[in-house]
Amino acid sequence: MTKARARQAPAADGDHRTARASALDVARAAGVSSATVSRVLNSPDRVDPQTRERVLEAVRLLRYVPHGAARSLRSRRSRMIGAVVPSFEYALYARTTSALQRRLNAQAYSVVVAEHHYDLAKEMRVAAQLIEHGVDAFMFVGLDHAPELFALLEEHRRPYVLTWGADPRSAHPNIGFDNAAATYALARHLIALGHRRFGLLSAEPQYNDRARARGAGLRRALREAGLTLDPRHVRYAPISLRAAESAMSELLMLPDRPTAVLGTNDVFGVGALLACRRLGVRVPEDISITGVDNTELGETQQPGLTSVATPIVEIGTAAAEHLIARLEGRVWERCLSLPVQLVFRASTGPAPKARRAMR
Amino acid sequence: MTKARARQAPAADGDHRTARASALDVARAAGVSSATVSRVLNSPDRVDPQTRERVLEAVRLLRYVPHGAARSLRSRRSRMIGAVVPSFEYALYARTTSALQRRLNAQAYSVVVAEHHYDLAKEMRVAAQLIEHGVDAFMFVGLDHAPELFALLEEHRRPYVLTWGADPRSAHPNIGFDNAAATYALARHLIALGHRRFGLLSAEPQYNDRARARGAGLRRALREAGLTLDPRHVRYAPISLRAAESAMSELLMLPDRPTAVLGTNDVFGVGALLACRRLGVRVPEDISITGVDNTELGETQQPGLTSVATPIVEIGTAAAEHLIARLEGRVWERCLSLPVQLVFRASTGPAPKARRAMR
DNA sequence: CAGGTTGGTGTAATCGTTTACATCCGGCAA
DNA sequence: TTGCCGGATGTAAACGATTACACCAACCTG
Repeated sequence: MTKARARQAPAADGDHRTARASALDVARAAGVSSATVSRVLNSPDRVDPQTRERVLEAVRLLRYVPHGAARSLRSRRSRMIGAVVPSFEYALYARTTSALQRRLNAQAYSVVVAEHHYDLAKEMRVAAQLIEHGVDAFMFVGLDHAPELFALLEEHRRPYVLTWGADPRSAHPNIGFDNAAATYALARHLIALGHRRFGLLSAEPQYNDRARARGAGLRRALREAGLTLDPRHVRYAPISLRAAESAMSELLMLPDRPTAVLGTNDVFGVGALLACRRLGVRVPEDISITGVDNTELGETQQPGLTSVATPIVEIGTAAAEHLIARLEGRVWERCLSLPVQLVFRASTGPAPKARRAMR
Repeated sequence: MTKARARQAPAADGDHRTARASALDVARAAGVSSATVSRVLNSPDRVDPQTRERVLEAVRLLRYVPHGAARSLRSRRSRMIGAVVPSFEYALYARTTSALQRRLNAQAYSVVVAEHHYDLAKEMRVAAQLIEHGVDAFMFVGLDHAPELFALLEEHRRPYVLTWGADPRSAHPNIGFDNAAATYALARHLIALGHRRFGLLSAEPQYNDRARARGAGLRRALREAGLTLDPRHVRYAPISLRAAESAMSELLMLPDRPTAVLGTNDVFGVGALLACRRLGVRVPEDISITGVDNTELGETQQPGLTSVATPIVEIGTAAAEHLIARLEGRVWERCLSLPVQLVFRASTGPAPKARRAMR
């Protein structure tokens, strides 16, 4: 009498216990021990080719799928990576995550996602949840995070990489680009076009270092040119077309309104275009407008939005490679700064006064 | 002499073994057994309130985080859900996934994502990978999938829900909306405006039932009106502005070009607008154009793109609730059809001839 | 030919929970 | 008093892999 393993009947629908084949079943079928099965799967060159084939045949036959939890428990690796982003609503982070995912998938890693919606406490909570779910490493967006987050990661020895910003002096590994340099370059260009009064439409800077750096780039360019940014010409708003449009409308109502307005991303830039369109302000004749990120949204407007192409996809791929390297114990770079590229379109032009002078 | 557990030093960076507190450590600190610790965490009302408090205090003190893999191994539940989408590049699926994620996170579930880029074989592979990683249930996009996929899910007893389509007659649980009805309504509207020659810009229909259904809706409306869709007026292309624009350019070159063109989503609609803009075709005077999904991309064009608002976010939320209900053994609906809404903007108007007649 | 090395495989301990079952204890009814 | 019951807790056996270690045979080497 063979001792059949007694299993309970499935209870709830989600209770996916099943007579699924285990490594032991495969081992028996192939006439080897479970250790050999494991070796075939994890370090094939350590087992005899003949045996290997027998085992692989049994794997196919039984449609064996290793049990990830058991594997993680013993090997202390889950082959899951956590991607913590502000939000998937703003398409860019989704695209970076997509690139990350694609690169990791090729190495049999899976990606677990979480959003924090610009809430540092929430970020802590989701990171803790992901650690509990066992992710091996993390990708975060932005350079600024709660000290407690880093403490948590440290305590649990989870490698991580910060993205969408590049700072060689940061204590934390990071991959991205120089946000300040991007808007600095845009501002220089506008100054050269004769603009003197600037406006800034920005995401809430408190928990958003990208927005902060982009604002700082503008301010630096102005300072170097002996100009200043009038606080009344600065508006902070949520990242949405509606909010950007209404913030821009306020700027346009001012008696000495700016002749050039930088949005800290394309949503602000396009929102600004919409406000101008609605209020009959001509772009670029009356006012120049720029964004950052070079999205299709800005590209397809009339006039097309001048912007900065950011390495959205490259960041995700590089982050994946960084984490894989670390998880495999290979060497890795502490900071990677990718290039950006200014994309000039019709939303920018000479300042109104300069325009007159140029005629 | 206490028998201290000997631990090896960390090897690779990713080897996150650590003197992390275990349930046993918590148990000792609270003067109870590990079973009680588990009970406190999983069914708190089965333990004495005093004991419970002592345990929770110990949990806090030791910063105890349960080990997900061990938990999954024993309890046969991972509290992870797989979200398999065609692509995150097209922002809509990212937003549905975001909604799914948000709803699931509230119940301590995490979401593991995967893309298949409209490749059924790839979809099988990623689903298998997710099963191996232990997800409890799945969300897929679209109603059509490989039979082998369903067999795999069946074999491993994983609940799943199909989204972005609604069909009460489908053998598989689904949550979405009636794709055919959406374009049917658009077409009826255009027919009423006097249009007789229609064009269709569609995503590759082979592995994309949404695109197929949307095309079918148009054809049905035409059939009912005694009209036909000239095959030369149908163009299939990848989902990208460039591809859509060039496909539309081809249509515009035809001698008897259509007076109304439906895009199966807003990317095609906007691509069509771009082509018209470039070739000097006036919208809507010379040609009417529509999209589907009501994205900001279409909304902000000039003219604004007539479209159909689809329940992007509601689908994600409903899918999450469906899966939670099943995993908890509660009752659930086999099909949920959510409403869509036509959004008329300036990209549609009377057909050129009708227009003349109306003067 | 003794002794060492190497490559292939099996044995069994182990990872950190959950959970079936046993135990204990106080209260209550007969 | 006895017996039973039920609530709270402890004991220990899983869950299904990985992996340290032991073992064996075959092959080298001096």
